Amino acid sequence: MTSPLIMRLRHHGKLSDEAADALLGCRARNRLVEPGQSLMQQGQPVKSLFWIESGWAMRHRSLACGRRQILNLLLPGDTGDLQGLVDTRADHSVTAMTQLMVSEVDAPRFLELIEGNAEISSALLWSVVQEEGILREHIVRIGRRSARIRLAHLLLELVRRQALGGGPSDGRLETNLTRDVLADCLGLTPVHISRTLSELRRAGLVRIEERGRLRVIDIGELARHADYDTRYLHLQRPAHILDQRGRGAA
Amino acid sequence: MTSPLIMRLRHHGKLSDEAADALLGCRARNRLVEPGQSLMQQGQPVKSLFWIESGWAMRHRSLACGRRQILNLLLPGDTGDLQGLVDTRADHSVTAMTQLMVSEVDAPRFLELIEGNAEISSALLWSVVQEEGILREHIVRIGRRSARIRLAHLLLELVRRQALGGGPSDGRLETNLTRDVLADCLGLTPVHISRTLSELRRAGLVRIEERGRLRVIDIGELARHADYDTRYLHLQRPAHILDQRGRGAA
DNA sequence: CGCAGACTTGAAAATACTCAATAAATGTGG
DNA sequence: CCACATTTATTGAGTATTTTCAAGTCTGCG
Repeated sequence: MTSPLIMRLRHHGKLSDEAADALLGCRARNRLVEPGQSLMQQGQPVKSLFWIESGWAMRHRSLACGRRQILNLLLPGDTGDLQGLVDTRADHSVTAMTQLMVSEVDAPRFLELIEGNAEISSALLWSVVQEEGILREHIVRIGRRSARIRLAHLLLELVRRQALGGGPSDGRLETNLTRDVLADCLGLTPVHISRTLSELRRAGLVRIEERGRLRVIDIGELARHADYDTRYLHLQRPAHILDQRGRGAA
Repeated sequence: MTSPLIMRLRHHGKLSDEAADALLGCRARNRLVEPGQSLMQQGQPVKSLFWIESGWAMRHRSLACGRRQILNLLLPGDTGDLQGLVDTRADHSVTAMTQLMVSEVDAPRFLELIEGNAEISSALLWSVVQEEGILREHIVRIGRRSARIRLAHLLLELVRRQALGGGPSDGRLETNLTRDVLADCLGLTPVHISRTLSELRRAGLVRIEERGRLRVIDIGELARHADYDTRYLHLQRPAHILDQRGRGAA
């Protein structure tokens, strides 16, 4: 079974087996993390880099006034924080939302790999570039969209990302997203999320299944409703660009 | 005189003269761009990569409903869009706010460098990682801060980034930021920006100088007012991490 | 001088927030 | 398996922030 990190990196382009092995070779150990536990904490030095093998986590930032903003949800294949490797203290926290299996990485070895192996550093570069795309999408969502479309948009993104990491692609979300989490993602209050979600439910776009799991009933329908660009996150490097560089498709 | 791109990359760590030369060697030509002109357009194929030598630009996204969200302002040393190199169509536009001097890059050659030279791809990786930090900050700003603090925060960031690129560091902003631009950055309306800016002016935190240029009167004072972490964007790779890897400081 | 673009200000309306009370779901120990 | 405690979700009413619309002002520039 392939690690979701390798799946992710290969989604952007070619990655040789040797490079993949070298990356996986940095794994110091696998660790099980319980929901609510933090993998890194804002203001603390970053001790280790990790990536997620299974489960969901969140990257979030707490403000002096007590409020919290979730910057991004982390799904299998997402890496903890590269910035932590070059900065002294974390500017945000990462906390497990479900039980998590993470691979912890030997940082010096990892840095050496990055600086010495162009195949690996460029693969990571493209991966970070995609992550940037996710953040940009989030900015647009929060900055210029109504509560209703924000929520629809986020759900669509999560459904898609879950599928990219090998999860179900039928509209189910495998995690119980509380109103508080959704609110802190979208810059709204839990109360307003509750109301907005009810609207989407009454409109027949979304359903709540056992154990509070959300399900998008018809992805295409919701996408139309939410002005959602279905090309988003379809970031395979297209063949004509690979050709330009004289290499075959991945 | 060093190119601001090289300055930027060296801010994160060591970059040999050979690597810098190789990067600069990709320059196909320098181009002067007039304010309002676009360097890339949402939905169009991305023809070329560029980076900014001088002037300000904005990265923005237009929505079906006619609204616009500015994702980030681009200052000297910022690169156009790496994602454009791997994706078929731009998911956002880049437009000049002032007169701009940009270096256009020979894309295939640049890609070859990235994939073949670990020093360059890792330098770009760290640079993109920092850019991600800017986007995260922006998400927090838009998601969880009041109009007043949003605005103060953005101004502080711009003052700082301007200084990092070699511009003045005394609180002056060398560009005329219209209310519309600020509004589309911060997810507010121009009208509300106008009111909020008046508040900051009445509080003696900000001033408007000749030709509509903004000036932060006392950076420390505004930072305190705005819950602004002054460690933000101080992303030199700290010595102890460099040591860990057995290399000297940059 | 007069025009065009950007800015300011006021009043009414919309969106989202707060507070508070109730209901539902989840987990725990007996 | 049930009763209880705890957490999470829903709903209502009043409030705050921001938006919208519209009219008026300022400024640079030909």
